[in-house]
Amino acid sequence: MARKKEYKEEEVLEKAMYLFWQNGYENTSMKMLEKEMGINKFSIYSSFGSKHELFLKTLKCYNSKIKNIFEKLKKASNGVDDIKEFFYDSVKIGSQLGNKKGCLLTNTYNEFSESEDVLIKDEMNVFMSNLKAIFIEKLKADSSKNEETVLKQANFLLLAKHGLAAASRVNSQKEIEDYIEMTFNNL
Amino acid sequence: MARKKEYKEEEVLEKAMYLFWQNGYENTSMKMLEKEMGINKFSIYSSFGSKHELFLKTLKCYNSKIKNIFEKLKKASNGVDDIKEFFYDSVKIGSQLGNKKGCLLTNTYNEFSESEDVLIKDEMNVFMSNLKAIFIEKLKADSSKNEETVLKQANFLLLAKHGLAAASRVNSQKEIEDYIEMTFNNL
DNA sequence: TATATTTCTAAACAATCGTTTAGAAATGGA
DNA sequence: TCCATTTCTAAACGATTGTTTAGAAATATA
Repeated sequence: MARKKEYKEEEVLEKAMYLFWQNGYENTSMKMLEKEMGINKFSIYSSFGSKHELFLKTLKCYNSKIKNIFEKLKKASNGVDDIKEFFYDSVKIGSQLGNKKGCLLTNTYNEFSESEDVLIKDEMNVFMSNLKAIFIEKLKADSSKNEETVLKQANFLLLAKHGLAAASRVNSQKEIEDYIEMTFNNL
Repeated sequence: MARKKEYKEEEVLEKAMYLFWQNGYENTSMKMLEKEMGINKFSIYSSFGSKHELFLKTLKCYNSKIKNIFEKLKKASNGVDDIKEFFYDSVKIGSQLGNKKGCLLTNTYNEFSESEDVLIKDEMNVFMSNLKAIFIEKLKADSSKNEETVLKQANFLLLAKHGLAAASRVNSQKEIEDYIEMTFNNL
């Protein structure tokens, strides 16, 4: 009936994700996307609509990539130790997936912190509040902690996780390990 | 002899600093700078050379603004407690100087982490290694800590400071206070 | 007051941004 | 083999980027 697509949308979407992960949204141009994805602008637009829609789809792609470490954390049953394991997994996943640093979602959260982009910010807030809920659940496993302590520590861990993701873009693996170990020293 | 300048370079430089602080380097355009600084492009270029040079000068301007909290930290003599005070001062200075969030230098460090810009990166590395040296000196005040512990804790604090600056752009004051308190709980 | 010098306004510069479009190339059913 | 349909290439779109420039306005000195 008609000509065939010469690429798979899932594959080129993944390549776009890596590029956004490395450079952020604004510092990734359509020209760079053409080169990295291996298709031209027409194909990008016909497959993904716009740069903005493409970016949102790479965020969802990223979410599916990290889904398993979230599932692992949810299923585990060793309280705070599981959260610590999750911190290590979060750092590791960057080097597993294309040797990228930091977390695409956290990078995006930072880049868009002063923006008015509701679609992006919603995506970020859902991610953060989900993570906080999981932290709270894991912390409650220790019945010696009262409600206030749990909430305080959950806030602490959320900010620590955010900070770690930001800092891990420029710090060595040794520094990151030291940081995680000391973060969980007194929880 | 000739016409007079209708603005003071120090004053408009400060305004440029606030704009870069809020939006970052790439997301601040010459048009925005014209509006915020209250002078037009010709004047910006004749006074500061280029957008890039202007940015470097705003970084130096920022350095001079935060100099006093560094001096305070250096002069103090209560070891780790002084570092904690420094963390609080670092967060506070944002709301004192034009109600901006985070740290201009840390924001820049993050924005340029994947960049090849040597001038900017040098500026950042000097800042970070200075801060680390001060942390080490303060930690050594506690003679019970051995060399390895001091270095480990200094790395931890440097990363925590970096993370805090990044996270403080999106977190509430309460969350930030909780974070600082817990960070220093076991040092 | 006239002149030399500097700063101002405002337009234009080339390059790049994200996006669109015209037309050639490829495909599969009739 | 022909044709309808889709994907491809490649150029162009208007808007914006950082930067430069021509000329008017202002000033201090002679």
